[in-house]
Amino acid sequence: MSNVYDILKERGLIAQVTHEDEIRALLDNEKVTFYIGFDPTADSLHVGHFLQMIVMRHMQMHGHRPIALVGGGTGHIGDPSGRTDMRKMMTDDVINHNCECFKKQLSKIIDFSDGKALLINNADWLLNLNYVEFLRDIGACFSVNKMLTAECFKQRLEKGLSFLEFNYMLMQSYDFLMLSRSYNCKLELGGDDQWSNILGGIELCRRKDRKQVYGMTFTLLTNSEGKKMGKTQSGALWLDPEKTSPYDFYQYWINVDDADVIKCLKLLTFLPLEEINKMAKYKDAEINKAKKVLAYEVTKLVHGEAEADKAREAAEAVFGSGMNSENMPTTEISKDEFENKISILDALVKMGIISSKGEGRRLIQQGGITLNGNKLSDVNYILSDSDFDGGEATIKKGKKVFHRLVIK
RNA sequence: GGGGAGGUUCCCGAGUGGCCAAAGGGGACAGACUGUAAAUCUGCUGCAUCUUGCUUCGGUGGUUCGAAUCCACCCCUCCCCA
Repeated sequence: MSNVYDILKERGLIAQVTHEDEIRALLDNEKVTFYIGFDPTADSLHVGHFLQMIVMRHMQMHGHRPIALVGGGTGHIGDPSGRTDMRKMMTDDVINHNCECFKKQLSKIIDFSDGKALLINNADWLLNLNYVEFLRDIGACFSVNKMLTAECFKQRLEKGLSFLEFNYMLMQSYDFLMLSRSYNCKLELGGDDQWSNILGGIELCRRKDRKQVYGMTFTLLTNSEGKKMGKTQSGALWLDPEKTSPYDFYQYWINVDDADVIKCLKLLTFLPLEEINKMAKYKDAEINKAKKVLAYEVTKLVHGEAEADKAREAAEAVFGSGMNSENMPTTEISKDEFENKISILDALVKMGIISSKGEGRRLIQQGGITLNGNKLSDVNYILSDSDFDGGEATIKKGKKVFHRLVIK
């Protein structure tokens, strides 16, 4: 079997490494325990994290042992990297809840059975630290001068950086030291924005324990314009089906820019490179084929095969020929509501595809709402029996957002 | 601790008593064109019972017929000095 390092590199996942040759050799010669940290900033992981999870799986498939470190402790501080403002402080309850949610999602991609991977919370050691001891023991190893030159602090120095956040690097470095001591963890991975934090940990392990450990960062998921991917109108693209439905998730990937399809296939799927390279030759409208593959594969990884099939069927039914699909996002309205003369605006709000009635009015006025294939022009339209063929109606917002309305 | 500059809508940023739901730009959304792409052009962008009403310019009070705009106190940010 070939070296994981080469595979990761070939697929364009690797951004920076601390010691290229050593890491490559290490991964070749032994089962390496490595870790990636996830800070509990929300109650679901999103695509940015997904990329990290893909890497963990690649590594695991080659016999290495991942540690997923959830930041029950660091979450209390907040990582200033890549931020222009301070993160909101979170309460213990929220942090713990978020950690729980992460566990479930992580275990979909990574196999935690039989100790093949570990899930650890850094609250275990961070929350009971003694301030003075920590300063003497760990703080002494860091040079403020050096820290200030780190890229991740630079933009914050213009805007203001609190001492609290300044300490984040020490916390994360301490994590690595702890994992190195307790689990013989030799490698820390992370997004490219984590580079200086990772270097901090490596330096700390060397100074405290004279142990050589390594670091490696991965490409951030950005589009061809250099902007972060995974943003939708309703915020991030979440992995939790309650927060982003599998259908919307699928659609997101169908709608990526042409220029980004191949990159995403390499980064986010496990398809063999030969297959991806074939798709790279596609031209013009043919590129849509590659997008379908991308959307299906990624949805399958995150939501499972059954959901991916459903999402694909729904999309093809809707954008292919007919309008009907059982798997289209659906909202039910009760008979009572219907008989009370529900207006199109109320229905749109109920379906959650508009955020206010004002927006709905605008859309209708601009011809952005279609009911069963006919453009609506009447803002005050009341839904009637004739709109429901077999108890259901299809509503389209813009060109791409389809929704089914069913009377129950 | 002292001095200075600030906090405006999703973001940047104009507005310094009524003509302000608040210029301009970005982003987002929609229309045309397309391939469920990009680029381009157009529209639109606080909420609602939508020719009218209500809420919004860091917070709380006050002055005024009327406040984003004036006053007081408070909170926060940046810069300079200690």
